[in-house]
Amino acid sequence: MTVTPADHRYLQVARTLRKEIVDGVYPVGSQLPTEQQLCERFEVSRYTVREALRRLRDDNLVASRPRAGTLVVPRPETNSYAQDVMSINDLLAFASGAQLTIESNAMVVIDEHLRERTGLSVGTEWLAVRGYRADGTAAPVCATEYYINRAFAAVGRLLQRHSGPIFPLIEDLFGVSIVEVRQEIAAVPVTSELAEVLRVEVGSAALEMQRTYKTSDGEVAQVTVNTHPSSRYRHSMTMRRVKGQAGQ
Amino acid sequence: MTVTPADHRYLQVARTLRKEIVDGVYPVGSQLPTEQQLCERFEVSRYTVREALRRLRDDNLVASRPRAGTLVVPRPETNSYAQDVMSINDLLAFASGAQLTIESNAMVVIDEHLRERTGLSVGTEWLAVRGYRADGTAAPVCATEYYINRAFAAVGRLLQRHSGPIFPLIEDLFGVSIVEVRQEIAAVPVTSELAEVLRVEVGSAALEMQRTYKTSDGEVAQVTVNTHPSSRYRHSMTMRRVKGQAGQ
DNA sequence: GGTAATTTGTCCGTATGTATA
DNA sequence: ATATACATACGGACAAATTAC
Repeated sequence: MTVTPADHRYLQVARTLRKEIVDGVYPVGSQLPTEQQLCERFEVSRYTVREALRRLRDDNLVASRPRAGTLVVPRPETNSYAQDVMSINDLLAFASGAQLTIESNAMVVIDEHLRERTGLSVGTEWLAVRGYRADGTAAPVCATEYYINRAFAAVGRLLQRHSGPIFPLIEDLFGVSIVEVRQEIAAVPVTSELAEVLRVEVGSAALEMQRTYKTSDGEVAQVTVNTHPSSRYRHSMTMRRVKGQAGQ
Repeated sequence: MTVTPADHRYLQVARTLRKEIVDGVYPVGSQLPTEQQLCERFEVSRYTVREALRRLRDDNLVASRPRAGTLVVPRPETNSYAQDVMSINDLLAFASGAQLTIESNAMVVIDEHLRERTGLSVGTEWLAVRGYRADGTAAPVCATEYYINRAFAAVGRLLQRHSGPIFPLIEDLFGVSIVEVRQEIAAVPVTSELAEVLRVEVGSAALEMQRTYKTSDGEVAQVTVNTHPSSRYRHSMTMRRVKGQAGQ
């Protein structure tokens, strides 16, 4: 079936007016016809016209004031896309189902190779937890590496039993608050060590996701590196622009 | 009788229902009385009840579905990890520098292969623009495919001269508003066609980013597929938790 | 699995309130 | 103060979607 919701009179009216506004029939600052006139022109009731205008107002195309009419407002600056909302749960969704199996758990000192992989400073000491996440009997969903600030290293003992994201654990245990998450995603060829764990061919494509969690002090609490075989994972997320925020 | 000016009936109804919801009279998951019942209880018309419910829906307190009634929805997240803000510019940052070179530009009908690649419905018609982005004389940064809703296909002629993201162009030209962006990222082996364009080996790892842009009508305005050779790209973004947004 | 009933969604016409040029 | 245009409000009707039988 045609997915076009072109039915509904008020959507048709809204679409027509929208087009006329951008075509310059009603330039910025000008006044749209009155609701009564729009009723006559489109041969619809005032309810329908108002419902159409409501859409245009929701999109910040026009503004209405009693007696002054409905005015075409200038489009907010192109760079004001600043307020968009996404759920951090999207970011973490993958972690919910699969269970973490820990293969090693030890303090490490960052060398040049690990600096490249984590962005942490050479010579600093971190709790490294390495393992994989699997979903039942199938091959692992991803290989996982945690690098945890030594100040919070006590969480290491809780990881075996824990499923899901780690940073709420740190927040609860130490009373700190994670205020910033930086994520980097890259496509990489699978190294020989990981190929064995993930049961894929060496050199095949994999998705490497590195996340850095910062506290309100600006300190790095944790760095996570997940490596997903290409065939078993797609990372997805949705952002929604918050409405009624653009003006001003 | 000095009645308070902003004492509109629908606001009174909305206020009352809102209080009852947070007081637990209508717990999460339960169904509100039908609009007819609310009309009787408050002795107002259905218009007034619907206007009140619209406010509650705007606040994400309830959701309405035909026949199912109006349900009290769970708060976004009890633990307040739900409201995080990022800039859509982060999402698009990569596109700013490199210049797009267009190789082809034609209407296409979605077949099974394209459905897999774009998520669009088989049989629908879209403007397909294919090319690559390069930064000076070096090898291309990424291969780019746009699939643009035929309603907005007129932007195709502007693309050659244009650099940067496309969807503001659509917003300006047609007055629609992009309210939702969905992004999927996967690691893929490079196909033979793309290997030639990108000047990398067939089968080497690449980052495939698919983005779907939806308008406030819920219609898909555009789908973009970018393929980045692994060595030339890392996708990064930062999210910051927003302050006092959880309550309500 | 098809049908009926229920509930929201859309649309109409009309009337009155309210803010403002 | 007045007229005007949007804002709120009423009542009735049918359509569409979904649940329940």
